[in-house]
Amino acid sequence: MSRKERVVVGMSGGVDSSVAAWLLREQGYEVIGVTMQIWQDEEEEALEENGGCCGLSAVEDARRTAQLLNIPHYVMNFKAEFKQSVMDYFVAEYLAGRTPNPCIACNRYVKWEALLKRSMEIGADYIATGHYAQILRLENGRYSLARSVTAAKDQTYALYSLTQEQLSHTLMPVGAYSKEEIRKMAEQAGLSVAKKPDSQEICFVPDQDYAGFIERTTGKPSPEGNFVKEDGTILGRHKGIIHYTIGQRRGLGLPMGRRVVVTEIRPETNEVVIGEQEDVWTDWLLADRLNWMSVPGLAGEREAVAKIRYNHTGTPCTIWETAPDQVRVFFHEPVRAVTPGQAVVFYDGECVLGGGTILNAL
RNA sequence: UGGGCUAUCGCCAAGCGGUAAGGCACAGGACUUUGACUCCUGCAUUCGCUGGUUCAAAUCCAGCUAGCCCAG
Repeated sequence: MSRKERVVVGMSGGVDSSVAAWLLREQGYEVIGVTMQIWQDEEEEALEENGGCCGLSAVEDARRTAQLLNIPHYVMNFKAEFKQSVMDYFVAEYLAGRTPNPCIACNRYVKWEALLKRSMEIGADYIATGHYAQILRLENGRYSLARSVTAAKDQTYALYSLTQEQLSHTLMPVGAYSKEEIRKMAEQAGLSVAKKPDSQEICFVPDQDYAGFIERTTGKPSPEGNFVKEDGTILGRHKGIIHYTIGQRRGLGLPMGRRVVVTEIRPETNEVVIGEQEDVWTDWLLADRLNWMSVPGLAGEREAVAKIRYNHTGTPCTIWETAPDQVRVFFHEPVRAVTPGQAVVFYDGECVLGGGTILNAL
């Protein structure tokens, strides 16, 4: 008789990962709960009140849940990895005039590189998370992610960078349910976190002042500069390029009489370009740092649906490989605010085809 | 120091005797495991100042102040 398969569940202390642990235990796995310590200290943690994916009384809630489920629970320190791969990357990207997605970096480097590696070291067969996505084994033998059964709560976008190796050792049990069902299960299982609010915002910036976080990290304020029109005409002063992103219209302080938006960020000259709403719609983009999921690679041209940000329903497009590790994308409908630094994720039906990092709009 | 014009919320701007539109900006909230976007709500008891006419004025009159334009 073969032993139970061992799975390490990344327990954030939230509803989703708690139910994931519960589901896996019900399914007969040997479950080990692990809470990753990534950015906060235990003491600071005690001061936090709200729920979150990556912190905020995480350890305590996770420990309580593990106790209730009667599974072992460990805290693993990933602060170094998180600082380097997520926080430092986040700061560097903003300083370079791009807009990072820290959740994607965290998933890739911390959750699936560091946590998976350490889990394997303690004899686990899989790691599991509370993500709303479903792992599939396709007919071509490859693994891919399919959107969660709840279209409204789909997290595949933030997981496009997972490799075949990582996917083959990953379980996402909550992807088969809707958020409502998950909460109901949490309640039925008697989990105290059943009603914990969904996480949001950037976990390591609890006060939501990400620009302030960057300035505290670098130790110096982001230099002010000019808001300019495409032709260079000066329109006013900005608070520092880290405060802006493509398509942004609020917080500009420019009483232009109409809604104007950021169309470009020029780190070389420390300028923020302002344009009209329509200027920010495009139908071409260039992306690199690709990861293919449902296919081994892009052979020539292909049709897909692409999401250019987490909250984007997706737009039909055509993709071409224009250079090694680089694709050009044509959208069949214009998309708003293609932003360098954000990810573009391609879908083939319900499956993640692959994705990459947006270089720029064309 | 002759003539003309204009002064309404931070910016722009309706109003033309009947008791202060709107846009932008801004603030708060909703949404959201990124930044944004989007949506909702709020935002001048007061109209450069001082008097006057009128039942009633931001709206008419006078003076003052400020800015602009033309002429010198």
